[in-house]
Amino acid sequence: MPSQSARSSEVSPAARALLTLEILQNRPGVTATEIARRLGVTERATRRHIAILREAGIPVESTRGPHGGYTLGRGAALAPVVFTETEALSLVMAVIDAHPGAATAGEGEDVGSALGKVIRALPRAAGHQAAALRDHASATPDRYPSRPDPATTSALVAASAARRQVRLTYASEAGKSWEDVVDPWAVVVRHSRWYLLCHVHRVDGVRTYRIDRVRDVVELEDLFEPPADLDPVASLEQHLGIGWEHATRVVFEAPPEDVARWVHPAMGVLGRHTEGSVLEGSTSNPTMYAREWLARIPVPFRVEGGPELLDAVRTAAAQLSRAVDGWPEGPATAS
Amino acid sequence: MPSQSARSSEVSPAARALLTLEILQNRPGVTATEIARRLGVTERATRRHIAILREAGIPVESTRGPHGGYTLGRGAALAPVVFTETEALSLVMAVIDAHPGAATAGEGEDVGSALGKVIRALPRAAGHQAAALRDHASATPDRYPSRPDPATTSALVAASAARRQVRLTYASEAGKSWEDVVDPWAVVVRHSRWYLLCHVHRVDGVRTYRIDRVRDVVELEDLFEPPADLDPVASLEQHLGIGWEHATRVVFEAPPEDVARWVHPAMGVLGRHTEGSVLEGSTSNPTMYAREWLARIPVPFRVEGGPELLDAVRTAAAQLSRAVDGWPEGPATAS
DNA sequence: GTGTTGCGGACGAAACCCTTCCGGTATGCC
DNA sequence: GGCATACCGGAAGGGTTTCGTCCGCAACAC
Repeated sequence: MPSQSARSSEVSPAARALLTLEILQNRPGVTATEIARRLGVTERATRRHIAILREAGIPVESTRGPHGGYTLGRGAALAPVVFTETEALSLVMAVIDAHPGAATAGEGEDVGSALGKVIRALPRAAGHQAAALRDHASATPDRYPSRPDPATTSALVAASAARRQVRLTYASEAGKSWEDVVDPWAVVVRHSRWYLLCHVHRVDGVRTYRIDRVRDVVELEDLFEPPADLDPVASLEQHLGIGWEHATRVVFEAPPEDVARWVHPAMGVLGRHTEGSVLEGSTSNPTMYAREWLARIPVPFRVEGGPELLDAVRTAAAQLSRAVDGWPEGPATAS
Repeated sequence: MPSQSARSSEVSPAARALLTLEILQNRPGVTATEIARRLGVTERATRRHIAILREAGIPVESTRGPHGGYTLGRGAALAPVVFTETEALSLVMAVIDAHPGAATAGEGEDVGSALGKVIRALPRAAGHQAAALRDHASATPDRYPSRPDPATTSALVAASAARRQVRLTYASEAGKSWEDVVDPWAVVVRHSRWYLLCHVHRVDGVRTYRIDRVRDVVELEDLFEPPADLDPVASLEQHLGIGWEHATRVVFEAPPEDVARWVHPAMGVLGRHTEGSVLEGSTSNPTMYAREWLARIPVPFRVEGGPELLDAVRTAAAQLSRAVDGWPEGPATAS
């Protein structure tokens, strides 16, 4: 009973061969180990699944050695492109989630018309459900002003995958714009914002550029080599909180493990400390830093700096104190 | 392909589901008995194979009665569906936005497999771009624990569109659950949360239920009439903050126009007051209400109740005071 | 109503599938 | 040439899946 198979554990063994096929369709060149990991079985078992597929007449090609893997041969159009009902509904829901305007604005915009096309291609029953979902699920007005241009995003992703340097034009919040030659390490999406994690040649340092502020992208001939142990997500989190005007330093009376879940990644880097943990970062908006991020944290802490953050916390504390001092009864009668 | 009547030739059982699929593709409308004969198994076993196919996400449709049989889901006519390149990219981006897991977790889940199917149906060039986008856009771990069940959502949308009352089982945050008969006025999605705006018969009032907490939906015979001038979005905002355990009341020293932008809609209803404005609502989690919502607001205010919220604000104020004044000092009761 | 066809529960026994070992081959990089 | 990657296949053992059989039920068409 090795509870190793924490993944999609609840599928009947016989369905695994089907799922293997689907993975093969989605990611040509995948290795047996990878398939096994996704399905939560052994690599050996996966090879048996491949054998089963071949036995059933499906042309699975394999190449050995490094960069090898499995591929489907010729037009193995087995599982037709058809959505399950839940797939269709999930898709529509996800799109509405991310792009509330898509439902109502409908045609005229890319996402809306794409959604329409998908729904139209759906089988009768599912199509009706999906259409009802789109038409009857009201959405609050769109609050993301930052949806990047698909073409720009795509260009950056392509360059990143090809490890080609790019020259990009960037427009800052303040309105001024400039050009930079960068190594596009990765595109990362985080809380509905799209970032380019890159090495900027001009300053010889890592920066996170918001893709919606990128005005133009030119792919260059020169290649680059990304750091070997790059973890895009972690790296983004790490660089989001640095490079701003006001440094910050906060000491918590609890180990990092307990504090981490309360700390917004853009607050800075959380490390161990004799008293518990220490958070060092920077911000351009101490008030927001104090009220929106620090105040949330139910772990006792001490603000060590900088001066601007101390002021902001002091102000917030005073305001909250006054908010309850005005109440005629004292704490004694509480609860 | 080997579509010869393969008798009960020795194929491994797991491959039988594949062969069933193949037969289904070649002969739409085939009966279970016929499939069973071709594969040399029982008709019962064939029905089990069909179940396996469905489990693996392949939409097998069935019609009962004479001339009945099994068919692969229609809608395979995705051929005429041609996405513009920007449409395709926008769609992929929107899905990743809403559902970061879709890219990596992929196959096991509905959104992921649906996305894969869309990409597969794309023309070569666009398909590559879209796949690159999916595979190379890292996403931060998913922070929404609240993605509702598509089937539940769909059922509610359907009932809402048909103006049929529903009986639903709701599980509160605390863990207890109950049943309610409601008029489902509308499904509204707001900041990636899905809500059901409805009239609850038991309390004869309007409530907003989080759909991810709805455990079960039964559509009833009875019809209902929604209010003529229903504005689902506005109505949701208005009702988000009412109906919870702990009442809250806060007075601000500024007119509602200035306060509104800082007030999270779920905090309650903001009204005019002699001193400025008053916010009345309720919450099930005073600590969160105080730290996450109240503390953000840079307008001076006074908390008038209830006791639980007062306690929570007091605790937060004390913690912030200690954070800048040092540990040893007691709660800043009177300065 | 009657017949056809799909749907699904129960149950016991046989068969199959998965895991864990093993060694082998092929390929590409240093 | 050594080393790492990756596919390939055999064998053994234990668990559990799958199969067949039998049953009643639900749609649908004539």
